[in-house]
Amino acid sequence: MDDFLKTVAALNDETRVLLLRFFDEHGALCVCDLQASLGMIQSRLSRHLKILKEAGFLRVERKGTWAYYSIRTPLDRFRSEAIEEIRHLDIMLPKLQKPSQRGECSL
Amino acid sequence: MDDFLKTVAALNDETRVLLLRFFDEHGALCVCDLQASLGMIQSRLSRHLKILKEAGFLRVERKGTWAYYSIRTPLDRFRSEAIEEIRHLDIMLPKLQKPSQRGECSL
DNA sequence: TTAATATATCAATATATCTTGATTTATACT
DNA sequence: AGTATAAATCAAGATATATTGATATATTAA
Repeated sequence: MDDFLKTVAALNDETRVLLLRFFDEHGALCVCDLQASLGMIQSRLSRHLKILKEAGFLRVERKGTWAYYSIRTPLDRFRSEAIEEIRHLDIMLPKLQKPSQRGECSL
Repeated sequence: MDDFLKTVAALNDETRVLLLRFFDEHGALCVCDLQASLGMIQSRLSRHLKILKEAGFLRVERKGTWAYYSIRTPLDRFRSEAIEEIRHLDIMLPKLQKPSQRGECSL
């Protein structure tokens, strides 16, 4: 029950649904690129990324000071269905920005 | 997005997960039988049943003063997967009681 | 119409969650 | 060591959600 509720709780937030959709669309991204793309402050993103990670949706790979988050694979059935459902939602996706690739990543 | 968040929000509560599991197991039940079976007060049940209904999981059929709730059919894919997931959770289900069938349904 | 019963809604309180800005931690570079 | 950058955590305030007891609504029966 706890695992299920944690999974569902992670989905129960507009910001996190947008994040999942954004990862589904663009693959691995660092926090700094998410800030630039989504126009959200770092502490907010960090919080939501942690919740998604601990709910089993995301994984992290560290490269230097950067933390690259991406959708975990393989996902179990229910989480996959959730991602699939989110993929078909009518969401306005902001344009992807990758300042990290140009050394322009300042908070 | 709104419909998805409403669906997910409905799943994000231990009481409502238990209710879905109980309906999945026993079919249509009136509020009064739920009170007796689950040991919850009426206003609490009424609130959660409303949330589950408005999230598309339940339907209601009135018979006199009784309101019989049951899992809606057909369910769309994501909601079906949610029910399926809940079906496999390790939940201690209280014993079913049907005082309504014996005229013993007093609050 | 009146009373009785089942359910729905309301008001108040308690608990949880989200957002922001400040601080801390971790890594890389000189 | 000292500095700089990316990310994580913390503290405070704001918003949302759950619980309870009281009240309102709706249907049935006398």
